Amino acid sequence: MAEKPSGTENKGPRRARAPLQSAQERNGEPPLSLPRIVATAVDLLDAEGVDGLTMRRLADRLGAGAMSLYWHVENKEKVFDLALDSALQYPASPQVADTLDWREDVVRLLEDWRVCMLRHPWSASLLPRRALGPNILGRLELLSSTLSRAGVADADLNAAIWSLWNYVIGATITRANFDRTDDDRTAAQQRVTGLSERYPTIERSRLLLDSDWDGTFRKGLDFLIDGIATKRE
Amino acid sequence: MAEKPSGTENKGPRRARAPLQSAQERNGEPPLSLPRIVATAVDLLDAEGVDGLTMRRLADRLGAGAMSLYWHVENKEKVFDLALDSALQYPASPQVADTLDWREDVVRLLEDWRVCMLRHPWSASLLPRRALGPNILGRLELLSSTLSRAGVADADLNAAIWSLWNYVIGATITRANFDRTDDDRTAAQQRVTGLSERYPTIERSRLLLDSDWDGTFRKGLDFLIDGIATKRE
DNA sequence: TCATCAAATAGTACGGTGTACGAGTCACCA
DNA sequence: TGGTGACTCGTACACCGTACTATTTGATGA
Repeated sequence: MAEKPSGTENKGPRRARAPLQSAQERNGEPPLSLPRIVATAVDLLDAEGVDGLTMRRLADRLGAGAMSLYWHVENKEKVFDLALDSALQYPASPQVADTLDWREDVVRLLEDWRVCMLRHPWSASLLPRRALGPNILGRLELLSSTLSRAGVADADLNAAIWSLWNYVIGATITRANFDRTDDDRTAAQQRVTGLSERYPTIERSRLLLDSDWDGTFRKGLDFLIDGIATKRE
Repeated sequence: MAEKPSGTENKGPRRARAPLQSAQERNGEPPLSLPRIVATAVDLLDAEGVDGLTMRRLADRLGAGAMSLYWHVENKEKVFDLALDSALQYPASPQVADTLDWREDVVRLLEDWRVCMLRHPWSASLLPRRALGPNILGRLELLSSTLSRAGVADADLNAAIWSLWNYVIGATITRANFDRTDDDRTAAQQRVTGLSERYPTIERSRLLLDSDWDGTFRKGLDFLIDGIATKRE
């Protein structure tokens, strides 16, 4: 009985690759492999959203049969885990934060994180309910060490980390899911306006019309960092 | 052709109710109605989670055929919308916040919000991607007016509201979805420990072992409110 | 060269899903 | 009495994840 490579590092098919190096583009079908599956899953998720990822469609894109995926992957769940962590890879160097200004470091760290998740709008909602992969842990580690070096008291460190995490997650999920177009926003705000005088403050501040997501994100982040800054020792 | 009552207020079945007032408990089947559907959906979601809500199961619980639901409700999506807003009702008076201390008001407001969502752990993840119902808007309005009365500058008001929203949403989603049991947490932290020295800070701070969710939530909220407080005029 | 064998691929099938469609049932009114 | 419109529901369809089984394939040892 063949043994699944699940749990261990997948060593890939042992089939003889065409000696012509990497460019066997349209040479029949390139073989199924975990990296290829994950990359294709990310593409599919980007293109079709969370509901668009089905094992059959994924297999189709890979030119394979649906059940073949299960040789490389335990579950559909596992595909989500792997795609998520893959989408959250650092684009470049993992050692970004090392300026003199720790505030600026934290901001850059989290803005990059957010941008990265917004590039894959399905990722933010998935993140809190999936296992923490190495890339996600890496970002958390970087955040932790930056705060620690900045002098955040040990007693406050975890609270600071989690609060920043919570903020970024919440902001990004909200951003990625809320009504995207101007029309949607106007409609929402008009619903509030029309629905009577039950929401005067929301109406006055035009809360639902606010479209400066980036600026609002930055402002809120500043609030939070300001609060954390007062707790340094 | 019969016309669906969708979009308008559902006035309920016009069938003659049994004259004996409200107690027709086990009198055959009580009629399907929007409120009953929504209430049952909340129950089902509480009991079985997001994936547990199925039109067929929901109908079963109501003693009805699956397709009968569609007379009262457009979609399964609509069921989610209604269940969500229903779950976020205020338990008691909608006018809670009116103490002298605005910070305390905001904390009470958001802690109540969080507790309410945690009572229905499916609700937090759903909230950002569904339409804002009246109860949700009510909570937002209360938050807005409290902050406004506290003297938060108009230029900062929306950012303050959204940052608090983001924080609560993020914290609650994380709390509701992360590994629940002590064992899970220890396993996660041990994965970090064992996985090498790539995550020294996380390991040292025992970030993933932290189980004081309530305290951490409150601390982070204090950070944020501290930051907002400095922006008052 | 060929038999062997595990790695890898794929087809079929099963029980589940949301819901379109059309056929009922029943209270009411002309 | 016959219709009308509110409401219920059985059937059917396309799609889902995946268990099970059969098949192909390439490397290896004889």
